[in-house]
Amino acid sequence: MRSKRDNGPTFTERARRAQIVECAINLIAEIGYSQTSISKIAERAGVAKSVVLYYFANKDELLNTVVTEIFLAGAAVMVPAMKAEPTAAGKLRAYIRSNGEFISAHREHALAMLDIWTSYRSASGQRLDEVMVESTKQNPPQGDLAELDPVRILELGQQTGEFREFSAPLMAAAVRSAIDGSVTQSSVDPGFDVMAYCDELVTVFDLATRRNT
Amino acid sequence: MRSKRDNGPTFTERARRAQIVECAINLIAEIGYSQTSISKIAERAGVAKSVVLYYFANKDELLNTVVTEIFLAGAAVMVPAMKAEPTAAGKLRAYIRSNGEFISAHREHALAMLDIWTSYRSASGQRLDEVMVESTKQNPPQGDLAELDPVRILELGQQTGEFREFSAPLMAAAVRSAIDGSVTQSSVDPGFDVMAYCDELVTVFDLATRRNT
Amino acid sequence: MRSKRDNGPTFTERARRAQIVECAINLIAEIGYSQTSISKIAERAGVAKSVVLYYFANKDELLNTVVTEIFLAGAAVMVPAMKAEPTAAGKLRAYIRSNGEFISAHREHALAMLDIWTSYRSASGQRLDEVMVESTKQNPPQGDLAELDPVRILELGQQTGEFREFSAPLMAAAVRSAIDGSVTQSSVDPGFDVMAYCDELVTVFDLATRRNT
Amino acid sequence: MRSKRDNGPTFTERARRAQIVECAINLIAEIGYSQTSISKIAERAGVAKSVVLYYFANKDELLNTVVTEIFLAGAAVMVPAMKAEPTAAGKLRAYIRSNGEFISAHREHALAMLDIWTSYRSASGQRLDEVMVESTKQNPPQGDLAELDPVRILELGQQTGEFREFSAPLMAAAVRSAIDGSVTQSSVDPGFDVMAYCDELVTVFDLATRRNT
DNA sequence: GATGAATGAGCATTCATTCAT
DNA sequence: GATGAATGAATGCTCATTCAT
Repeated sequence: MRSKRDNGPTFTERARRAQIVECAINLIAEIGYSQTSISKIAERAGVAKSVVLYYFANKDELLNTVVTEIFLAGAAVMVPAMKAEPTAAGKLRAYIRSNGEFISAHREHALAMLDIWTSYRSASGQRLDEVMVESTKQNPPQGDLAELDPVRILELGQQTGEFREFSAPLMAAAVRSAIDGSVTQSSVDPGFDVMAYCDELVTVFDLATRRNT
Repeated sequence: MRSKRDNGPTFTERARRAQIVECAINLIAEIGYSQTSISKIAERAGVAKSVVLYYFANKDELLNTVVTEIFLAGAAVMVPAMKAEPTAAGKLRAYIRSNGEFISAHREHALAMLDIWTSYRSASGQRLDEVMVESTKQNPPQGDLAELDPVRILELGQQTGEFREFSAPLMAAAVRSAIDGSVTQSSVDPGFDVMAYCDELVTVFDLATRRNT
Repeated sequence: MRSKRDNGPTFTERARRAQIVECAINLIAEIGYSQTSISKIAERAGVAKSVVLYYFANKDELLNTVVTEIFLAGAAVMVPAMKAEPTAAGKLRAYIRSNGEFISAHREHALAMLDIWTSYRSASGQRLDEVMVESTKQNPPQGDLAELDPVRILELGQQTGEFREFSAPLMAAAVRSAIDGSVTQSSVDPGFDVMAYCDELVTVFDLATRRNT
Repeated sequence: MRSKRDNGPTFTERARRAQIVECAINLIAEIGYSQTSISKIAERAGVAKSVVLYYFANKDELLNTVVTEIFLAGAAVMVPAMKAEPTAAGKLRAYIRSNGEFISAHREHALAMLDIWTSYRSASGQRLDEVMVESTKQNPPQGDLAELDPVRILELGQQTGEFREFSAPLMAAAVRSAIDGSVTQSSVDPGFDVMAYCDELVTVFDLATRRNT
C-alpha cells in the first residue's frame, strides 16, 4: 500500500480511513453491528465498496480499528480525570463520572462500542475479547491505560484503608457492568439521562465500598 | 399445521419443538446469535433444515419461542423466591440471588438470552425490545410476572421506609445491568463464580439502598 | 386406493375430489397458477396437505382434472347451443355467444383455465398442450366434442357456400384467440362486459366470413 | 452501483446487461417464465448466479428490463409503419401487419413477452399490468408511443367516416387479442405462418370495420 | 489510489413428494 | 381414509472477498 521509503500513511489515507471509520460507527449505532455490511458503509461514505477493503484488509480489521478508536477516545477523557484525583474514592468517582461524560458526549460511539462488544463473533463464533487476547497479551496496557482498570482502583482503596473488605475483581465487574448499563438504557430510551444515572452509581458504589465507622 | 378442531400439539411435535429449541439455545450460547443459522440448528438436531421450518414458521418464531421459554423458566425460579420474602429489602435480596441461581443453574440459557437480547435486530434494524413493545402493550405482565419488575420492589421499600430516597428507575437499571454483568463475565470466563458475584451485589445494593440511621 | 371388487369411486371420494378441485379453481383464479401451491389449496379446503396428494397422485394430475372439469363444463353449455343452429353462420354465432355465456357465468373457471393454459409448464418446460398431446392422440375428441372445433364450422360454411373463401384454420385461430381475449380483459377489468364483447365479435366474424353478393 | 458523478454505464456493464437480458428472453421463450430462475439464466450466460444480481438489483428489475426492451423494440418497428399511413384504415392495416412482422422477426422476444405478460404474478398475486399501473400513471405514454393505442386508430376512423359505428374499445380488444393469438399459435406450432395469419386478420378487420355503402 | 467486475459460500424460505401409522 | 412427519431440491438474495486495471 505504501512505497519502500515509508513516510507513514499519507494525508489522504488517514482522512479516508477516518471517514470510513466514522461512517461505520454511525451505521453500527443506527442499525446494529449485525446489519452493518461493508457495502452499506461504503454507500454512506460515498465511495465504492472496494475502497473500504482497500484501506482495511478485511471486515475484522475495520472493526478492530473502530473499537480501538473509540476506546482511545474514551481513555483520553477518563485518564486525566482519574489522575486528578488523589484518593481511591475520588478515583472511583472520577472513573464512573468521566465514563458517563464520554458516553453522554459521544452517544453513537458508545452505542457502537457496546453493540460490537456484545454482538461480534468471528466466523468460528469467538467473541471480540477472545479474538483480542493474543494482541493484548503481546501488548498489555501500559502506563496511563493501566489506570483504567477498576480492579486497581479498588485494591488501592483497600490498601489505603478507604474501602472495606470485598473482592476487588467482583466489585470491579459490578462497577463496569453497571456503567455499561447506561449505554443499553440509552439505546432503548434515547432520552435516558446518563449523567443522572452515573451520579446515582457514584452514590451506590460510594456507599457500597467505603469503610463504615 | 393443525386442523381447526384441534387436540393440541402431538407428542412428537412437542418433543421435536423442545429438541429444536434446546439445540438453538446451545448453539446461540456457543457461537452467538448472529452466527446461528437454521441449518446449523438443524445439523445439531440431526434433522433436515426443512424440519426446523416445519415446526417453526420462520426464524423469528423460533427465536420468540426461545426467548419466552427462557424467560418463563427464569420467572418460575424467581417469583416464588421473591414472594417468600415479606420485606422490600428481602425481596431485593431474593431478586438478585434467585436470578443468580437461575444463571448458575442454566448458564447456557442465560448466555443465549443475553446474546439474543443484545444482538437481535429485525431486518429493519429494530432491537428485540422495540419489536416486542406492541405485544407487551397488548398483554402487559400481570399478577406474578409483575413481581419481577425491580422498580416496584424499590418503590415499595421507599414507601415502607426501609430504603432511603433515590430514583427508583435509575437504581433498578443499576441492579439489572449489574446482574446481567454476571452473564457477560461468565461468557468471558466460564469459571466465573456467579453466586459469589451475586452475593457481593446483595451487599452492594443493601448498603446502597438502606436508610442510614 | 380402492378394493378389488371395484364399485368405482365412493361418494366420499367424489365429494372430496370435487371440493379440492373447486378450491384449486378459486385459488388459481385469485392468485394465479404460479402462486397456487398444494398447501394453499389444502388450507383453503380445510384439510391436510397430504389429503390432496391422497386423492391426486401429484400436482399434475390435479391440474389435469381441473382443466378437464372446466372444459367439459364449457362443452356442456356450448355443444347444445351449436347443435340448435342449422346453418354454419348460426353455428359460428352460437359458438362465440355460448362461449361468452360460459365465461360470464363461470368467470373463475374461465380465469383459471386461461391461466393454467398460458402459465403451466412441466418441470422440463413443456406447455400443457404439449403434455396433453399423447392423451389426446389416444383419445381424439369424438362425437359431440368434435362439434367444438371451429375449423369444422368454418369449413362447413364454405362447403354450403355461406362463407367466402379464406383459410379455415387461420380464421379459426382468429376466432378462438379473440374469444380468449375476453377472459384476459375480464381478469384485468373485473367489470368488463364479456357478452357485449362477444356480440361485437359475432358481428365482426359475420362480416368477415360471409360471402359478399 | 455507480458513484454520483456518473459517466453512465460502462461498456462492460452494457454488454453484460444485454447478454443477460438476451439469455433471459431465450430462456423464457423456451421453458416459460415460471420455470425461468436466476440461476438458469446465469448458467446459460456462463456466469455465476451472483453476477446476474450484480447487474440487476433483483429478479423484478431484470424482468422489467426485459419487458421494456421488447416493448421498445416492437414500437420501433410499428410506430414508423403506422405513421406512414395517412388513413385510419391504412393505420389499422399497418398496426396489424407491422406487429406481425415484429413477431415473425423476433419470435423469441414475442414469445417471452406474451409469457411474462400472462404468467407474471408478484408475491401477492398481482399481474404485471396491475403492478405497472403506478409507473404508467406517472409516465403515461406520450408522443409516438400513444400511436400504438388501437383505440385511437379506431376512433379516428369513425371520425373520418372510414369506419362504421362500433365500440372502439371492444373492437380494439378484439384486434389486440387476435394478434396475440399469433404468438400463442406460434408457440404451439413453430411452423405457424404468422404473416399469413396477420394478412387474414387485416382482411377480417377491414371487412369488420369499414362503412358499408 | 480507486474501482468495477466477478465469485462462492451461506441464508431463510417454499414446495412437491414420500412414508409410516 | 386421513394425516403428521420428514425431506431434498430449488429459489431469490446478501455479503465479504479477490483481482485486474
